[in-house]
Amino acid sequence: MTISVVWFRRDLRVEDNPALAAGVRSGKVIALFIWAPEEEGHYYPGRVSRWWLNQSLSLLNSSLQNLGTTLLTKRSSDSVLSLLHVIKSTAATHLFFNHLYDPFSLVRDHRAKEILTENGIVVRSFNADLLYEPWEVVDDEGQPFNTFSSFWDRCLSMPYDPQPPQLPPKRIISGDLSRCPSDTLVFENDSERGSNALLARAWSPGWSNANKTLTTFINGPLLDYSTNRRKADTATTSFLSPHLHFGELSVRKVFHQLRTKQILWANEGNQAGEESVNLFLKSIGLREYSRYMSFNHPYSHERPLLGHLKFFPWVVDESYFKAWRQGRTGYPLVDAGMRELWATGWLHDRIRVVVSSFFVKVLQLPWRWGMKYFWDTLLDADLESDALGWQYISGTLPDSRQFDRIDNPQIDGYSFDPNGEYVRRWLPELARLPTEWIHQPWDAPEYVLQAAGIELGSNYPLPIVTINAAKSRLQEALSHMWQQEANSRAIRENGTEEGLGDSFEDTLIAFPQDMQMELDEETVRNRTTATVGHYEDQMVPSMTTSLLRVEEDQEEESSSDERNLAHNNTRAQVPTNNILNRELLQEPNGQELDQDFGMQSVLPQFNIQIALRNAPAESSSSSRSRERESGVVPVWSPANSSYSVSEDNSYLQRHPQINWRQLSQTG
DNA sequence: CTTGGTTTCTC
DNA sequence: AGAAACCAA
Repeated sequence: MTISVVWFRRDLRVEDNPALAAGVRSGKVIALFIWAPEEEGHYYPGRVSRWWLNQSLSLLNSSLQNLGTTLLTKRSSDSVLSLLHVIKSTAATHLFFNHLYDPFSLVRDHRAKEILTENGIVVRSFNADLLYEPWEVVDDEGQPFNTFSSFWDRCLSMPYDPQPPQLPPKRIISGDLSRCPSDTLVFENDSERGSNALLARAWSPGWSNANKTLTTFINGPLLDYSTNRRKADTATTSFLSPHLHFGELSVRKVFHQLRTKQILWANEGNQAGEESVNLFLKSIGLREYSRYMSFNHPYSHERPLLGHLKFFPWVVDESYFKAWRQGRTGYPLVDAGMRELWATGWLHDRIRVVVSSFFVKVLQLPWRWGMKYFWDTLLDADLESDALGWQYISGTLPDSRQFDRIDNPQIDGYSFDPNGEYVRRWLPELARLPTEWIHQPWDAPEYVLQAAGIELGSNYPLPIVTINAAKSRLQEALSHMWQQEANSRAIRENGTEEGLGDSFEDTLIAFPQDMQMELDEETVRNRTTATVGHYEDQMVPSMTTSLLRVEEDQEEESSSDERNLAHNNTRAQVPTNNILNRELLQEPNGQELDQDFGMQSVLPQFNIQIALRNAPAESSSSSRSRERESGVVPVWSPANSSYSVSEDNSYLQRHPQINWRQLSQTG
């Protein structure tokens, strides 16, 4: 009887899991999860994300146990080596897994496939994460789309529907685990435990809870999604994103259930409901598109898709950054959002746009810093989605927001939070300010402020940058950017100095010190228990006390958690990622893994070749479904021609000229 | 039907 | 910010 390893990653479910189904079909199954976060480079998962993963894994394990096997867990610094080890010690001959599309996984999974195949293992991989694989959705010339709406239009009009979701297996025959013990995985340290305990009050990870959440949403808030989705102060979103991130829920199942509901509403002539489904599907589509982008442009988490931004003179000011993180910018909507993020690991989509737009356009901080902070703090932190979002905000996609556009948090405040309830919930110091002034306290008459107990600059800050100042600074920055761009082009056209000194890597701005994960052991050891796992400056005021009071309080951070909870405050600390043990960055043979993996030039340079495209021409429509089943996987080849300026240009040439022209005119 | 002034939406 | 959709005469 064939023994196969089913490698679980971000597909933590038993239902509609093609890799698991394949394993069950072929015989005995070893269900495996490998924890190798160092492989993610700078993107070591944040505290709340690790908490979720931990919960989700134990629920997956109990599901697997009900079906007849158990989840084998391994701690590793090299997934591929661990796979080999597990395969050998369990006498497995097959490996099945589901595709991931983030840059780290693309490289790792390709390597896994190569090495294991060399070792005589049968490796097959599947689509479990998307409605359509990225290489299935192309334009009439076979090229990938460069705008979301063209991409999504095509998805919705594909000649074949997304695969219908599969039922979970009835029974799993377990492989022999006796010669391959599990490692105990540690996802939290002592200082994180207290804060993590709070998360369980608000969130229930796991695939069966994901299904419940979906049902609740479809039968409830979905109907009014089209009208309510823009309100920041009420919970009208699906709350599915963390479930989807970890693959606890199949998007195809979501898709089919939504479609079913939509048909039902259409038959009833319920137009609002129909429209709501379209809009919600669109947000599912954005998730699809983020994978699509990442697959087609694997550097999009660190490089602007439109290259001009590499000349943007970012304001490298850590005090701005700190004010933003702490929710002390002086703009109530921004600050409320940042406090909510800090406290709960969650943020309404609209507010994500507000705070990130403020970050890039008003503060003009490097967008990768903001993205990294989201990564560290969001419960649904997702590299592809976050990269797409930040590039959209930064104006570096063909269809993103204009560069020179500045959103005004005051105006957004009155449209997303017209009654100021959201602001009052997260900024208790402004709780007594009348709605008229709630989004512009700096304009309020002195007596109003006094009556509300507000002293601007003392218990609530004045705006750290005025919108007008930001506008003119942005104009200057943009003309500087165009100037530099022109200079650079001139140099390049003059020939000889080609490529000299202007490779993108040189212009990457390092993350601030307190975001770095590569702390040397000395630093880690010298940190007291109280500070390990904290951004030290991130002691955001408690919801129940004034700013001043909390600043005195910050030492007893964790002990005050329960008290805060009693006041309906799910505040928690934001994780850092400094727990990395330096040794884990070493390969077993002593060769040091590059610490800058993913950050600097070291990220493997590859060209994408789509296997499907290279496949023999016999792949006619009759074989199509089999191809999709068998999981045609992109072939990655290390290339000497990196993702370079020239490739950047070809990207520009291909996409519709709209934005590029506008941008050029700006300068 | 136009017309001009709103509101809404942008991934 | 600017286009598109909407709406009140």
